[in-house]
Amino acid sequence: MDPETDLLHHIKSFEAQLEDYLPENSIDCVILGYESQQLKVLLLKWKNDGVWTLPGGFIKKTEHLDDAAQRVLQERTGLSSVFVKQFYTFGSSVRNKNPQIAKPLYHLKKMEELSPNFLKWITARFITTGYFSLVDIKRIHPRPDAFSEVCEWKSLDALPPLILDHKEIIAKALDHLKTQLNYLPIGISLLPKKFTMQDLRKLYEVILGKPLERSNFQRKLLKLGILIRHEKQMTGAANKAPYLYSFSEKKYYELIKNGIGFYS
Amino acid sequence: MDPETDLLHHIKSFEAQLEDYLPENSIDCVILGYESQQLKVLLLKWKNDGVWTLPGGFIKKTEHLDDAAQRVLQERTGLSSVFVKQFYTFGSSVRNKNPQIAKPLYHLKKMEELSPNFLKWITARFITTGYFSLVDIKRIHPRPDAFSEVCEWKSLDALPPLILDHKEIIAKALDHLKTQLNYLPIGISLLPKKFTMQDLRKLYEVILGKPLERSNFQRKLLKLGILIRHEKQMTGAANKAPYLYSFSEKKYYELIKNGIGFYS
DNA sequence: TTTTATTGTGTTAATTTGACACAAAAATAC
DNA sequence: GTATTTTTGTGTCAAATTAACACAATAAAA
Repeated sequence: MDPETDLLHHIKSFEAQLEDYLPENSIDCVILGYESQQLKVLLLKWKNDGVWTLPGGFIKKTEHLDDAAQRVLQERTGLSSVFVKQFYTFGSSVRNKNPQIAKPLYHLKKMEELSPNFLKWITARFITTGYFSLVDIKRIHPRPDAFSEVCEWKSLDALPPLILDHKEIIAKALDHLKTQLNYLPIGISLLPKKFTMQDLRKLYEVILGKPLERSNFQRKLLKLGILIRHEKQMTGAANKAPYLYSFSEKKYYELIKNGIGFYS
Repeated sequence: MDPETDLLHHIKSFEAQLEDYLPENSIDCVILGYESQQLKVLLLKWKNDGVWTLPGGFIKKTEHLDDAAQRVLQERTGLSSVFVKQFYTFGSSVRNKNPQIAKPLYHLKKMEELSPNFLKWITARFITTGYFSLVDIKRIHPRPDAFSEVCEWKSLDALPPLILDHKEIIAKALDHLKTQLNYLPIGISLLPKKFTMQDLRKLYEVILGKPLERSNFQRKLLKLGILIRHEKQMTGAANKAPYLYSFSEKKYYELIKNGIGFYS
């Protein structure tokens, strides 16, 4: 089946189920990962359009908003059992009027005669609720769904053009990340199971956007009592090998419940 | 006009405009005030039912969610130009199935034959976005709207039975208040223009739910450089009279932008 | 005039933070 | 092998902050 026919087939199939969904409400997921000392966000590229979007979707009439977020995440990227949290609801009445939608709209217009209900449904004014996820890039294998041709990590420093207000949604998610730093499972979600103290420090430096004093950082974190020290990591580099650490999950989650009282 | 006819008239009038509103989306406002060393929330009591609710309302199709919140606040309580901020969106698919709605539903049923569209519209599954407001009770004169017979401050320690999940919404708002303490204009919004250091300390004690050392609190706050000292307040009590203070608005808002770095 | 309660400021020890020092260790260069 | 390079883990110590208590000043009542 050629790609366009395939996409159309999926759209028709969704159109047939429109009745099962809440109109004018959607979910968008900002999935953050960390790699090569950079924060990255998982984006999808629409088939035929080349326009990037956050993984998003719609809410079934019988479904909790939070469950919709989990499902959308699963359906559109293959991710499941990751940290997900609602962070903001975007309610501008002109979200769908953003000039950046022009291109995909033009494309969708080709389907007007074939899927008029779908077109009408999807171009309405939507209220979208942003969900926020932190994942270990290495532990995860995202894959695009039927509507998308690519599902890819993009550095936050160099985002491609995004549909609608998705750039704003990402900005708000990052804001949330910074202000909620002490209450979010940053380390345990974004890093691999075992990591060095430098890994952890660099992560905080990237999020906070400022350098942290190495020796003081190390002491402070060890004192929190949430780290388990493992064997040394022989990197092959010409220097003293650092210890590997992992988090004591129980203690970690207990700590962030009341706020890690960390850097601000 | 007798009250029931009057209410019905308002319902019919709203029914005629249903087309102008987004279906299945609403706003609820948690308006917090502080009086007699207690946090209070502004509630409405529905006509004929005696059931209490948060001031809430619906979103016009051409209206920003935030503007809807401001409008709802204004229409239903008379409040305007107060601090308002979105805090959470409640998306359970069974919000409208809560047993506590039984009573008002029973009452609304009496209107089924008169306003069937309205009944159907209002008993659907709604996604509601919570907005959060802090006001000085003394500076404000709330009044009930056409749908309500009472608009009253209720102590958080002794809430009356509330419709739907409004109790949960209030709980989440209080959560927000505590975790966002350092970024919210607590003092300047909740206290009168002039206040004593004890007033301010008691306010923080109530929010944090723990006592704060008097002399250290005083020093810490003076050091922030956001307080202006005024004349003494002669209370008539048999003790040394405290100074009155007010906030330097500009400095206050500058400070909370980056977090007041205060008690946690 | 004495008493009572509360305020504004003082004091001091304990704790935390920030900045820098330095030996230990892993691999490389010789 | 030995010296060199680089990064780690821990040490130190001054500065700043926090926590707990002390105490004189003061407004009104007894």
